[in-house]
Amino acid sequence: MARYDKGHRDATRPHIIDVASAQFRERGIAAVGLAGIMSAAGLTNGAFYTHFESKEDLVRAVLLDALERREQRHKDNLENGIALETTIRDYLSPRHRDHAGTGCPTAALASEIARHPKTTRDAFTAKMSDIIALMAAQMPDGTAAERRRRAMSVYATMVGALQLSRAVSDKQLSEEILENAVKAALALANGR
Amino acid sequence: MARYDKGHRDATRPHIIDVASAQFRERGIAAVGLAGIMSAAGLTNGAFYTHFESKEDLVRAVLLDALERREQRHKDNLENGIALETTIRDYLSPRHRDHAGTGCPTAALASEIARHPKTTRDAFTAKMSDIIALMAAQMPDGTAAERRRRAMSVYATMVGALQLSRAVSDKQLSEEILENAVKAALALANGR
DNA sequence: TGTACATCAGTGAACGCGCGTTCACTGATGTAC
DNA sequence: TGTACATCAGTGAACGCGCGTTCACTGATGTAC
Repeated sequence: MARYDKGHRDATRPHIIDVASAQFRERGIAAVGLAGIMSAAGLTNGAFYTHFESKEDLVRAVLLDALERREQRHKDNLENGIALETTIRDYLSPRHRDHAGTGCPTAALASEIARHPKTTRDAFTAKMSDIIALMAAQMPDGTAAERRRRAMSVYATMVGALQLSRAVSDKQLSEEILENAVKAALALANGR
Repeated sequence: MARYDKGHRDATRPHIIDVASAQFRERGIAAVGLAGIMSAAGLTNGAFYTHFESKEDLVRAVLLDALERREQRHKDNLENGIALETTIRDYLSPRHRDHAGTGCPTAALASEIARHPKTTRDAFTAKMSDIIALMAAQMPDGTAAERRRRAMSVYATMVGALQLSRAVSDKQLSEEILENAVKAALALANGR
């Protein structure tokens, strides 16, 4: 039993969240067990409940954390003047498709989130709204309402296309889906 | 033990598929157990293996069946001259959002399918390709290649938007997502 | 300064439960003589 | 036509296993006197 400097506890919780976050996105929330998460985090079963109330509590924490990181990335892109086109191309890339564990939590988990309790969907909804607002800010010209509308559609297209590209077993079809979605997302972003 | 007229067996397999199909789309494949499916089908545990080799075998059968029904619906729409706009509006409706059990299997299960074995993803891919081809046939003007491209993007947008509308806990935001996606899908279908 | 004690993040075994899968058995039907 | 037997879709108990959760316990550290 190695032992616990000051602030050790403060580091453990985010560590568990990181491990769980990757596993959930890779294999799905329902398919991942707490014992596997804890042993991958270098801990034992029982320690879980000194950091979280329940698995559902962990799910909420993971969603908030993962979406906040996504949000931060959008903020950085906006501040550094990175083009919307780059954001879209990165999202709809083979690299993103092949690394779900570090990728967009919405694309990986949206259909599962829909089946979770309201508190969990509330957490998801709040952060997703923030991301849509940031994407709206990246949209070229138009009124605020128009930009928001376009941001939503672009987001839906990206999420849907990434999922289809992952589900399909034909590599060529998968790439075709991504490439067409890039064009479609750009067209929607530009207002036609 | 009520007993088994001729052809009884032939009716049992599709019955199990129907029950499983609804449960999978409503609650997710991983979250649904075989015992629950069998008892909802009015049978006991053990009978499952006289009809299917394994749960994964059932998953394949369910996907093939559910996607074939979707495909048939697209065919009917095409033959009866039902407008693409109607197809899109039906797909992106509150009614479809609120009835996942009888709705599009792609929207309900795509992210889970991505984590299943190749044989399962092959079955999905084949049927999804057929559906895209049928949607391409419904696209207004343009070359075959252009119509195919647009069909893919429209499909991705519809799948993504339906999932987001289901995941979000804010009714108003959910409706906003659907309405904007209708506009976006129509714009993409019309080639701008 | 040295000893006694409280703290608390962690251990690890155990809880009841439902999972996918197996298998010996049942009993109504269809077939053979 | 009546009896003996094969067929086979189904029953239901049991298998080992991993799930989420609980809990008595550990032992290094910080604090009090």
